[in-house]
Amino acid sequence: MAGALASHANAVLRGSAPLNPPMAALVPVAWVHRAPSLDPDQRRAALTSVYLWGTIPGDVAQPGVLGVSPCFEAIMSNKVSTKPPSGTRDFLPLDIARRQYVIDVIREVYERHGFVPLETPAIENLSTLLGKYGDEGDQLLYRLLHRRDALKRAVQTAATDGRPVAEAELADQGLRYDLTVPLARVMAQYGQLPRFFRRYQIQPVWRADRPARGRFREFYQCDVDVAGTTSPVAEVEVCSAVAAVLERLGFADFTIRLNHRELLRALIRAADITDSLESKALVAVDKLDKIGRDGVTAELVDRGIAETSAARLIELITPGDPGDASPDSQTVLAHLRKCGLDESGQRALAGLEELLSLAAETPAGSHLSVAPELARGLSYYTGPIFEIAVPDLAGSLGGGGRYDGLIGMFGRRQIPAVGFSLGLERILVVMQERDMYPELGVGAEVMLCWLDVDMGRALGVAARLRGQGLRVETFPDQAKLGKQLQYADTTGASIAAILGQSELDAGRITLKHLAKRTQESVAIDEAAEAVARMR
RNA sequence: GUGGGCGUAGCUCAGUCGGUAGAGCACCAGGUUGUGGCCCUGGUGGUCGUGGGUUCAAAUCCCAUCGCUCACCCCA
Repeated sequence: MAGALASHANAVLRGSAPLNPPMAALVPVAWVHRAPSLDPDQRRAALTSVYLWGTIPGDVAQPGVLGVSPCFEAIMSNKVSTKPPSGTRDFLPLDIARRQYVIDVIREVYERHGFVPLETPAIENLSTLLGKYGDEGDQLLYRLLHRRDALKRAVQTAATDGRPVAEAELADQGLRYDLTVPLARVMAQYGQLPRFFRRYQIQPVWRADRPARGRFREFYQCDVDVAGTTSPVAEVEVCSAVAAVLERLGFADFTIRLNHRELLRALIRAADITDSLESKALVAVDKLDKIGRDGVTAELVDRGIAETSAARLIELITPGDPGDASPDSQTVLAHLRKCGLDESGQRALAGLEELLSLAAETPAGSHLSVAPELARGLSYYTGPIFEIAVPDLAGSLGGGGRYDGLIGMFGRRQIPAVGFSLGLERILVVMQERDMYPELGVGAEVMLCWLDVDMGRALGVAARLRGQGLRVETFPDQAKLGKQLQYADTTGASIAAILGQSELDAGRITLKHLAKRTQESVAIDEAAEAVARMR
């Protein structure tokens, strides 16, 4: 529409098309003024018709006055982008079919593990969200600007004080950043939940991050968490659940990398790195698989860590042989035992050993692998941490860990918890690349093509077919049969049900298999069986 | 936030001494009235991302701006 109008508008302004209302009415006022080909009378006519056009808002210029409503200009100039905002996506029917397939598997496996569903609002109070994800995370929170009076008040208060408005004054709500913090809020809020609360939650989260491959600003997480216990049973069960999901989806080559926050801290202490540099050291160490030992050493030094400490830390987190890229867990554990860790480090190490042995007979067992360099960005983890890796994806398919302090941050009671989060989009990206989807049908199976019958009778037959459990689309127009069949093909319907007067008179319908090009006439009330037979 | 690449039809792209836009696919209509995916003919659809500059003349040259994208950063 806008294109045609703009094209006509151009022709008008060039003088090669007549200036007729109402088309001319859609020529923006500014264009009319600029148009060299218009004489004063034409100009006045154009502006008058702009004025008379019914949908023009009040702020459009009066005749003879230069100015254009912003929305008006936007329509005319095709400036309205129809793409979804950067980092977000529309899910078209086939996309939904794939997502739903994966979500169905996740839900079923989670429920089989005894997890119960939870949904929480997209919007949370900033007081709930801030301070849980570290400084980087806080930066990535989407904030909701105050509305109306609250916004005016904030701006005015600052103006009265003669200072610029601070970010914190402009918003007190934001979009959730993950599903773990909302769960923690729910745990703190509701006392009547089961003592061991196992919940799953599949919902979108939002991060004001720079989008990249497999990385979005709006994406789905599929979380399982166990709250209310420090028992390693909780760790094993969440790992088992995600491992079972991935196996059911057809992944065979994933590893669940396993580490422990306290072990990491102990290693950093053992390398003589001060607490203030701990987080910087973690970020560098986490890149081991990407940039290698030398790369990490360089980065550690770059971040202000003494060369001797950097070298020592590398030694601690990488067992003996530098050529061995992925040593097995027992080798790693044996190496760590010899590192002279302090008491807390020893405890963490023992915890990891216990986890490995407890998980042995679960789906997670064969996939767990100790990775002393694994750090993970979120600051709320306190114990074991996990991350899922597959060979052909730079990022991870999911991650999680124990967060015994998070729920207590809401100031009610301390409740220990552990959780695991699968990243839906990452899974979809890999499944797409590896062509792991089964046949997924979208839309109707039967296209009702009708010819010389009354439209109402056609709709009636469609209803009867649907009553038999068939998925039926009715062709909307009177059209040649060939057109109808051609359209049926494009929708993915496998069978055309052809209804003409002769069929209707006999209470029958002609079913045509579009791919096999075979057809048969059946009683309308027996169509479902016939369709099943033809499939 | 830092650096590189790209913005022409719904999609994939051509258009490279500046001369007011093309192809393929897709879509629509025909090739006579209830049987399609091939073929043939015709058609719809583009302020060449946006704004400014140079020029008689800009998709093409210059500047700015926006958008997309890759790497870094960080993460699911």
